[in-house]
Amino acid sequence: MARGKIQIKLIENTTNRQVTYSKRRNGLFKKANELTVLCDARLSIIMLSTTGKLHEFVSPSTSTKQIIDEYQKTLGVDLWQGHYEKMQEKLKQVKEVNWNLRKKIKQRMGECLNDASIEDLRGLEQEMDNAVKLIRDRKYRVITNQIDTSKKKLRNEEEIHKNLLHELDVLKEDPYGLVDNGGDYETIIGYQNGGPRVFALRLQPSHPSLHSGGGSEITTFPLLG
Amino acid sequence: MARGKIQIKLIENTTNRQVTYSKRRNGLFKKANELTVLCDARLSIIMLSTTGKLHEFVSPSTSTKQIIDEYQKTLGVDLWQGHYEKMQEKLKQVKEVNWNLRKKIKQRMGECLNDASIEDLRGLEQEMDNAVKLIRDRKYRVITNQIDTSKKKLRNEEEIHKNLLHELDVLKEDPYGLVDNGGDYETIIGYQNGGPRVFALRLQPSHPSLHSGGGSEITTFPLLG
DNA sequence: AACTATTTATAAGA
DNA sequence: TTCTTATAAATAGTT
Repeated sequence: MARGKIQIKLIENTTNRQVTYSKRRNGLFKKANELTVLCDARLSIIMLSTTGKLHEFVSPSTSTKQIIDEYQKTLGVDLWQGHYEKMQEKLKQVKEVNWNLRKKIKQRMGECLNDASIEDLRGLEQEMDNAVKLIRDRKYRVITNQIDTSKKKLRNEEEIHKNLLHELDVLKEDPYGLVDNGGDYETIIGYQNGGPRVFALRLQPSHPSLHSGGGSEITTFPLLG
Repeated sequence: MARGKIQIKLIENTTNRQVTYSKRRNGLFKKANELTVLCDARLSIIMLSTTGKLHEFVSPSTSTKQIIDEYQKTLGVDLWQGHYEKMQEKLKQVKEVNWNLRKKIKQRMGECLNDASIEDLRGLEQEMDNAVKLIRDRKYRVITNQIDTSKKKLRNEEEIHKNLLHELDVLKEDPYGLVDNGGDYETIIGYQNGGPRVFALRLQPSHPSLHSGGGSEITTFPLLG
């Protein structure tokens, strides 16, 4: 538009065309920038040349993605639909399966039975009966196990208790420990899970019968020799 | 750029700004179009004004989507990645819900009970019992309805049969139709919804009873008590 | 890339 | 919004 008017049609000369492309691209981007500043507008320009080059302008303070997002929102279109249709389809399917599963559960809770045929109802009843049996079985087994465990614990406690009573008797009859406990100690030690208590019981400093004790382990204690 | 130079900065006056926006937008689009033609380039311009309006230019022979697709391909970016990830997250969630629902159903069929506590089992049993009751109720109601319908049908057929027998008696006593049938015909036609079946029955006089074939519905009668 | 004659865009006013 | 028009800006062809 200087040194002669030109027709707006493809510039045949390649070099000329590329030069013009470059010049006008700069002009366009300059105008775009001015528009951005003057009018507080946001704009995105994407240019693709025939040579495969890409040039882009975006108003500062925004991004191409933001503008495209807003573009879609404003026009109510989804340019990516194609890319995501498959996924959306799958999501839809899974949701539907989900819905059916919920319905099944409801039916198994006695709801949503209006569209069930008599055959459906018969089958459902049968299944439910079987299932209740299985659940009762399971419950029974769980309870049985709990009782078993409980029983064992109880027996254990009883034994400990009995042994303690016995121990007490021995102490009452023989307050100075003159009588051999006949190995009962070991049982008690076993239940006590460790020796601290043994020390407590045995290491009475002025105990007269320290050496008469039947416990071989105890007599070999270097400390006590 | 005429009648005085302007500073490239926000135009404070709103009206003025909008006028300028409009004028320069046209100018920009005109330039864009010229560039498209002169240099065989493809370009997309998206403009968003502060007033929320959107204006767009695309070179003829292409579309905004195409340009954006090429933009992404050229730059090796995926502007939709975020969307994609969100969707995948959602799919995952729905699948998980799905899985939980399946587990619930299995438990209600007596399977997958290994990790159910005694409380779970008690609750489940209770729910199942209630549900079975509801299903039985429903079944009972459906059967009752069917029997009701069946009864009505049966009564209807019996009446038709009775009337036909009566008619046969009349014909036997008066083979030439000298006696008036007393309007019974109309009743028969009324029940039959038209004549064809009447003819069919008449043409097979040797069958003792057509109604004995419909046994299945009738055998359910005793259930009613 | 720089120059510049000329065309084009546009700011301000109507 | 549109038209007008003086003037600024862009740019085609040249160097």
